[in-house]
Amino acid sequence: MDAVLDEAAGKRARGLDRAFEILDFLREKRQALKPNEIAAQIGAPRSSVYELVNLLLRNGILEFTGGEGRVYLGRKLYFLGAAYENHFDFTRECEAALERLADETRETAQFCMLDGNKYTVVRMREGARPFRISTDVGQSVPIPWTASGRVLVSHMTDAEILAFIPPQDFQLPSGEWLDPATFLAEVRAAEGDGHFTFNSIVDSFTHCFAVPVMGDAGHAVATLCLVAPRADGLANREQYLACLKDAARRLGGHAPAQAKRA
Amino acid sequence: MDAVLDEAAGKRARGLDRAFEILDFLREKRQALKPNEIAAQIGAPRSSVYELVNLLLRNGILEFTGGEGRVYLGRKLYFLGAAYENHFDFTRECEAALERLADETRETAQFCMLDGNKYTVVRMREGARPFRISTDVGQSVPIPWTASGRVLVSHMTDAEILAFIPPQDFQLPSGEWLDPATFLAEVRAAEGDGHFTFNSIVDSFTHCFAVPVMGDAGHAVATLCLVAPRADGLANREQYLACLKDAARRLGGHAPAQAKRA
DNA sequence: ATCATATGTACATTATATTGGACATTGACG
DNA sequence: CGTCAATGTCCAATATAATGTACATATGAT
Repeated sequence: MDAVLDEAAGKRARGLDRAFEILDFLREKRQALKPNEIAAQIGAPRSSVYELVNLLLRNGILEFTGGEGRVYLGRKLYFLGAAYENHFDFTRECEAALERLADETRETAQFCMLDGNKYTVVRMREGARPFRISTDVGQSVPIPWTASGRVLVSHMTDAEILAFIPPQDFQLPSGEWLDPATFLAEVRAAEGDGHFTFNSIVDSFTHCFAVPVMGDAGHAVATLCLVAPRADGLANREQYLACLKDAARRLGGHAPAQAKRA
Repeated sequence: MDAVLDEAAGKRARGLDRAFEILDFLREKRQALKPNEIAAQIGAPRSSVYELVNLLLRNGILEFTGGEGRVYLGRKLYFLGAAYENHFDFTRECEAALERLADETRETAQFCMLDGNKYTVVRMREGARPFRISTDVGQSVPIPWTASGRVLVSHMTDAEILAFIPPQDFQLPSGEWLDPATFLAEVRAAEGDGHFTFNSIVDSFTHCFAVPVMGDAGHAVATLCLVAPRADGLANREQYLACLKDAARRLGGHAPAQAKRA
């Protein structure tokens, strides 16, 4: 995550940071790995990784699976995640919103959030004519690659945004570099309009729509998106935007559930 | 968790263990707390807790919520938990199994697992006549209090079981102490029968049924349960058990999804 | 047989993380 | 006003965690 190049070289890493680096890495890989492989691939000392993996195994944060001593994310993480989901109870309404969006538009609908300084699809509802969607649920994607990315950072200042997004994330999958100034202009447009749409820069045949879901703090905590074939998206642009904004308004209407007093 | 009384006194705690102790504590409380409150309630040094909380906040493992500097489990945990759920893809089939059980029996059906050395309800489907269920989804409960508890530890030896379950967990909610020998006998009965049923010892009006869901390793990784009014449960005992075993067989039939090779 | 690679374990060293305690701030309450 | 409790910050001391290195074993290629 924030460890692409860890600070300066030569420093010792803190156990906790290393541990979550391991967890994030396993999530990204989406498969069980041997401690040795983890160490090699994240560039951490083997002895440290073995130590941490054993600690995490003892805590149920990691589990042996896949044989050969391979480890993957553990049950405890599921329980903790379920507690989060239960507290900020967005899932049920979110599913309903996606369902309705998919019904009304027949397009693929997504609910997206930031994961640290990346963009990620939290939930997705396939449209009527499913095509190969470029990003799967749970994958971390550079913010500048997506329409939602513009919306999700629009509450920050330009300086904050540039400090927040890793510079290398402005390199698009095609290899081209997106000018940060262009990106910032699009962010400001999204802020003003309350939505952002563009022809996807990840693939060459879709048009993407993103609108903010407002949270307590008065800025976007998530987005609702549609991914449509280009012709289709352009033809129905106004209808699609209206559907999205309506759905987002309902989702964001009430505060994301304060802690229920015991 | 394993920190009810931390090893010997006078030792320093490892940051990682302390961190997960904080996470588990927040999950148990199911509400946002101030760092100061956390420190006081888990009996950890305030300076350590502040340090760790800040680290966890920076990683997205904790989040500010509820105002006044209170923190609760963070979005990152949701993402990690979702990755676990996705990998061991039990959710969809689990929901279906509970749905069918509830349809066939009209009773409350649960899917339960161990969380460390406690029992927890992972998913629940309310029955036709909902009554006050004593344990909510996600709450940690002593293993000896539940029918599922007998099933979930039945692959261990007697010695392993006694080492595994915290001694104080043999004290029932009524205050009475359950004789470990009695418990072990019930575990062995459960092992032989492939199920366990009893009048709940948590309340005085339900009868509980538990059957194992078998995993790769050849032992129970979870249970399917029914919670019925006592008269009802006794009257339909055989039918309920048949339903449960059928559902559990389908769930456990195939291995819990090896890692998909990349 | 010999070498190279992948994997896991053991241990001493030292950089540093955990901790206790001092300090500052706030609000409640008499 | 003074006092007490709750809360957050800062810092030095030292127990220890992260690391490098050596070692052990297995596997496969040459």
